[in-house]
Amino acid sequence: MEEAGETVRWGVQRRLEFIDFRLFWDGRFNRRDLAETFGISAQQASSDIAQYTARAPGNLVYDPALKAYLRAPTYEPKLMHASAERYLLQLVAIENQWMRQEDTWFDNPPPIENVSLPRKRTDALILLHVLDAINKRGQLEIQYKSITGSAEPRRVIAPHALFHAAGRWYVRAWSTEHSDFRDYNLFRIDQAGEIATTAIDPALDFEWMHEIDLILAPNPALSVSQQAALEAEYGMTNGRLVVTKRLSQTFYLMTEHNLDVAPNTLLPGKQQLVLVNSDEVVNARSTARKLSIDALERASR
Amino acid sequence: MEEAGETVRWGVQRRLEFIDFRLFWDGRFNRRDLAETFGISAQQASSDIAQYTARAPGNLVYDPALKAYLRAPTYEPKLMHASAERYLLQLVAIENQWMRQEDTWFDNPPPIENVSLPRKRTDALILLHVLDAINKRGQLEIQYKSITGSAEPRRVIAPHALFHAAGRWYVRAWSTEHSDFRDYNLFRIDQAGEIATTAIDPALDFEWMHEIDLILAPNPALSVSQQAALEAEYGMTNGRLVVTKRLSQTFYLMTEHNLDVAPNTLLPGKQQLVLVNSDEVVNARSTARKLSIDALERASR
DNA sequence: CCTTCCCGTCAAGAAACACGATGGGATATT
DNA sequence: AATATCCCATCGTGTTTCTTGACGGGAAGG
Repeated sequence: MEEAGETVRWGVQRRLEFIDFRLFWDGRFNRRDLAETFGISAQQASSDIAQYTARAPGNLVYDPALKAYLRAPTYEPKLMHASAERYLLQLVAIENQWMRQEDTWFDNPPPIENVSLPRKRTDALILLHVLDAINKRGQLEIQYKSITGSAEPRRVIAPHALFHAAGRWYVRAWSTEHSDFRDYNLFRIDQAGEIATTAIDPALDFEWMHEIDLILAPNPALSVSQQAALEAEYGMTNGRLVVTKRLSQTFYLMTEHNLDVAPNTLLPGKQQLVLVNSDEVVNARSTARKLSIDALERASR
Repeated sequence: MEEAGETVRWGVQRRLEFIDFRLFWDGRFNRRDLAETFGISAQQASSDIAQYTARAPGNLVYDPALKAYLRAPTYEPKLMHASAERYLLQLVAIENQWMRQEDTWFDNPPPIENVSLPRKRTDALILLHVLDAINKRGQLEIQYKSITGSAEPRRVIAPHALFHAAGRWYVRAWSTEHSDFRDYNLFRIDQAGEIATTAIDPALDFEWMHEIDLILAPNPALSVSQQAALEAEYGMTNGRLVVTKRLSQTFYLMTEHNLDVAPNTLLPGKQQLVLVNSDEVVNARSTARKLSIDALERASR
């Protein structure tokens, strides 16, 4: 993206990107917008706009009536990587108050709605402790709200990875109490203590280390056209989508898409995809579990 | 956050935030990191570090052996808003290639996994056309992969809002063909044409404009401790969570959490929440639909 | 021992930026 | 119609920031 010969300072580059951002998404911007978001003088903003115009002559037009620069019909982005996903992601982040609007380049964000249940915010310090433990390969004590109903909330875990499934964040960790590798919901960790050294090797986490191909297909109970729409949405080839996942993660994917429900229990609309090699996946998971237990026994001997 | 007296340029402020970011999440950074990410000289980086140290004396320590600045035990963030959600969001964005790592301040991102099915990327230009139509209150022609199986992919819609549900993005729009307000999956729109004026008033979209309280509770079939964990996760009071949603959006929330499945059909673990006022919600939705059709008839007369 | 790679600082020049002033064009107010 | 206001652009001058170059110290590695 950067011109080899052109050597522009970081701040100037950001301002030119800002112009591109506003032109692309809003179709208009002001000299004042530029000056205020970056805390520069109006004169400097003028000079930046001149520099942008020199680089991308056909991109903007000044409309004296609207007192704003407008996106020209011949506009094409030059200094920005326009990503719809990133744009939408930022909108959600603002909506959920994960980011402040000042941290973004939005003028007035478009009307969006987030249809999900409000979750408790994660304490950054807890996430930090978990990350530190992962990086240092250590273990730490946590207060955990278990769903299995253990009365004692204190656990000592040695985490080795984070993962994101169905809108929730989990920590993959060795559990000292259970002598086993388990998943911990990040939002259920209330406190995290200091980090100590651990002797557990993450390579022993068979269900994590081993991967398997999930073969997915549109639910045959759906109409032909519905199946075709799903094939397009997920980019299937020959009506099949193959995704490679870690064994321990297959559970979440199956839960999220109701792949673990017997056929004809739910309406086809609620079970849009089916798992072709369901038996293979379930078997592999239980086999890996047995192997893991055996290996851990050998390691502890 | 900004000191009233201190007047620091925008670029300098970003660099000080960068130091705070790295100290908080990584616990370490280099003069080189600073110089390279912002394209400044080593001398300038030194001066920035000195300025940061002057502002937050107890935050960092230089370790000559590691050749890096480390987070001091007395560290506390001064120039950054540490948000776990934002941090995790950026990680997902990098993982999904929605952002480039150069656009963030990560050194080496921690090992994370994203357990979801790959979706087709949205074309930024299509989103742009939809946004333009919303802003200008106009209508546009789209190519749509319908799941209901219409052979003709061309539609003329007048969108008035975007929303996000269960990992997908939808456009709420008036459909000229159906003379009705409908939801369009953003990822199924293949092409978007020019924008023309429309005569439809979004206020006639009753199912969108009217909101209703959904009363949610943990599935009573779950154990007491499991119910307690859910109450904590969703921040319930007296075992109830009340969320206000637009009528047309209740469908997605009910689908996502299997609230629209009859009791005892699924295992309790797959139906963690139940909708207490399910009848009310379903009735309200169909009533609003009738009202909307009547109102549209009156408006077109 | 020498090399390399960190770090820090001093000095001089270039670039970026702010401030003050001047002027043009469009819209609203009187 | 005249005035005020709010956009914009540009020129000149002074200040701040940043770069370039030079010099020196400390730790690790061949």
